[in-house]
Amino acid sequence: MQFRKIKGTNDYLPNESVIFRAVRNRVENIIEQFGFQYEITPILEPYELFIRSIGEQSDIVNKEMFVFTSKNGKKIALKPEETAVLYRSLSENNLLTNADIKKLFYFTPVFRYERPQKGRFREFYQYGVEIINSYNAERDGEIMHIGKAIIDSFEIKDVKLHINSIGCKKCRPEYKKALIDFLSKNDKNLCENCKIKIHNNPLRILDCKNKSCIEAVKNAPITIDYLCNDCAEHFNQVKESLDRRKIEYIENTNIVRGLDYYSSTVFEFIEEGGKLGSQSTIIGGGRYDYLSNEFDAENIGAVGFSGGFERLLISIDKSVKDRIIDEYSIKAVLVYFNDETMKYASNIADMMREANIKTEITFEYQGIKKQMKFASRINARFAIICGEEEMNDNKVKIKNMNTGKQIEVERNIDKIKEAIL
RNA sequence: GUGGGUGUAGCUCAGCUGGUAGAGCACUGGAUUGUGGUUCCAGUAGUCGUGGGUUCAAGUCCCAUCACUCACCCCA
Repeated sequence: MQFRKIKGTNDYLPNESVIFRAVRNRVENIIEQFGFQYEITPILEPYELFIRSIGEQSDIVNKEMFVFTSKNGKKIALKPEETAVLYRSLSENNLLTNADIKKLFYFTPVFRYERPQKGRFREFYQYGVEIINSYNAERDGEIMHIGKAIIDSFEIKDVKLHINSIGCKKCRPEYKKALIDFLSKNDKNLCENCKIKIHNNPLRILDCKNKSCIEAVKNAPITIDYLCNDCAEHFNQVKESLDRRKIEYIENTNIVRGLDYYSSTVFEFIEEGGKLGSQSTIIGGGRYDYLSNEFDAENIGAVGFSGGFERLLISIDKSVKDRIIDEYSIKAVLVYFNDETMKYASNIADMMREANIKTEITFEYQGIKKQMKFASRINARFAIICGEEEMNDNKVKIKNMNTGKQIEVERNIDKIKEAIL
């Protein structure tokens, strides 16, 4: 055991990768139902991209990025998130325009240098959706609808949707001023960290988990009171959209986002059953109507979310997992008696594979007993027994491994199919 | 970056105030030479994370170090 995996990375061994793929496929299917298209981008991106988009003050840029210098002296980062990368890609291909509404989704590894703990890794997977070129509040609702659909699909209980609006270019400065004013006057109970943030990132103080900070911020001015008419109207429409979609939500004025590019609507799906330890946000998102400006484009309204895939996996009950991996498991194992019947069985195995049935046959185990044991060990639903009697009659015996019942059918793919469905 | 916890068989762990290592599961074989998952019997399995120290004697005590893990912080 000379080599170990890099801290904060994960191996998904065969028994774990099954659930990984099953959940991923289902998530992507749900997103595609809403009309989104998949985009694939590189893992390596220019370092400066993230400074521009995420913000210099953010921890992601400050201390969490994996950065290295390439042979030509350029600084390269392993991407810490995807939205900025999608924008880079659209901009580079002259697609960051108001010509058309773009609905994009992704599933990608991202990298952040943090101390790992439950639900937090250095290399982890994010899935996400983006609707670009729309200010319509229905799109905010649609985005949250997808999040809700994913969570419901996996029957994850105790997840609450928290929403807030943090205002636009017009109203946020005023709110910020009021907040800084308040915090400066009431800074004695703030933690050291928050004291520093008063001037460079005051909004983040609102979601500090430190008890004395929570207390200190209790009477702070709230964003909604400072929203301009447009923002207030938009926020109302978002809530209407959610109501119409029958999606429950909690208005939580302390929801702010850690990345600079957010504006107006922000939201988080929070797991409150304690499954995720202290990493309770399962999906986070909002609007980023000004992000396009960082790419020298005009304002292009956009809304989206991203979800931590590992957190989703952790949140799903084992019973649900067992159910959804069922279709990925091997259906049948061919069992034979000797060299002659092995050829007969092998032939049938190929027939079944052509018919899209996941089938396995061993060539290493002598004797029916061991082959049956193998079938049992890999949780095959059926054992298909090909002995000499069966071969001579051009038949097979099909044993249901759960009930133990056994039936004999003709060696015919339709008959076999019928017997195991 | 800062704290706490844990490193003993492939896995989950037990091992009291120091006296040179155990259980369950898994695995292999057998009871059962055309039938697995139950049961019974037997077997394989460990430089006790690594290095040093104290001691007649260290899995156990001390120091260092590495790894894992949880929490702070941050976020998905």
